Amino acid sequence: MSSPCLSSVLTHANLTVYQTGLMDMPQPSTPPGCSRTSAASYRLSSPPCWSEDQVLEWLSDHVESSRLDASTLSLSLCAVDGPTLCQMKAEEMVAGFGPQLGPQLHQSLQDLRSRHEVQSLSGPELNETCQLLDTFLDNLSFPLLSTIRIGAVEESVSRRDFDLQDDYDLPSMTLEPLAPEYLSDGDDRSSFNDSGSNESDPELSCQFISKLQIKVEQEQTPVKRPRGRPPKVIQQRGSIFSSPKKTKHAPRGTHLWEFIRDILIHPEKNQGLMKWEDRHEGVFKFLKSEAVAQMWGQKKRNSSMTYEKLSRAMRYYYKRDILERVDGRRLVYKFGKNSSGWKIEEIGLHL
DNA sequence: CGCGGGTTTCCTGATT
DNA sequence: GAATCAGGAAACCCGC
Repeated sequence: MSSPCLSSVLTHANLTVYQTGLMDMPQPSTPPGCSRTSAASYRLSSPPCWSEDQVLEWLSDHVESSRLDASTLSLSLCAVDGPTLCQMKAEEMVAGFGPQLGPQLHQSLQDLRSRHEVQSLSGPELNETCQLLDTFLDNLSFPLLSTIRIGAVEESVSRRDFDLQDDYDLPSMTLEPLAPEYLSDGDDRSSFNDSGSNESDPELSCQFISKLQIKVEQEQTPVKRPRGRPPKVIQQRGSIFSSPKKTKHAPRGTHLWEFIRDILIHPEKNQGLMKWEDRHEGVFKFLKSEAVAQMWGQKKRNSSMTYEKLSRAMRYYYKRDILERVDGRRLVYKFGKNSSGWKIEEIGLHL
């Protein structure tokens, strides 16, 4: 991938943040001990591991989310690597990036650093789910959310699926914010908006990819049918079987129960989605079942995921003792003896 | 290429 | 009546 230059920072705000289906691009090598880079790769690495390019990506995201005029940024400040950036004090950032962006950047840096410290305790999967949560939570506060009509979202999701069959066009790869209907099965919505950063999911965003690269990947991808049993009703606008890009393969090591677990063990992020009923027994409850299903669908790049389907997959876990039945209680499940990584003593955190 | 694991999708019927 | 649960069946993708 080409390196993001300052012009990327300047123009990035005009591009759509959420783009799907581009996750397996070849990546440059990374410093020893750091995560593999990818689109918006800085999220996968701890800030002290960032290269100059990754610092630029990070800056780019914040410039965009702040809607600032990036032309006011100092070139020299943008051309630093992660270790240098981490040595900067809050005052230096304010001086360098201004009173608005400076504190925001400093806070973001601290958040990312502490997050990676937690992730080193909890494993790489959590990293992925955290970022999905971030994306999800950011979508909830998306400025256009209030303008979306429920019916329009469904139509736009459907349209996106079919757009993917055609030539990739960045604007057509926009991931629309979730419909308010998915948030209405619980109570408070305000608790969702606690995410200070406007980060997008690295799985779902690819901010510096050229159309050329996209075309190359498209040509290399064989024709695939959608996962699972085909829907009874054939899609109206052309057969999905003719789509070369309708792939829904699960990323390796990503299982539903792990996804659920990772939401649960991040209480500061999952507020309102799920909650522990009995933390020590591993009993938990879906508060916003459709929202969680939508998140799972986002992760699997399956816009038609519902709680009904997700719950079927959950029920299969009973046989494997990954989950245990909780009789008589709706939306309540319990981790079984073949699940792991959710116990307080396992993750080493007091949640 | 076949197989098994892990879903995804659809469905019917029961329960809340 | 709607939402959810339960679980069978079929289909699919992926890794081995």
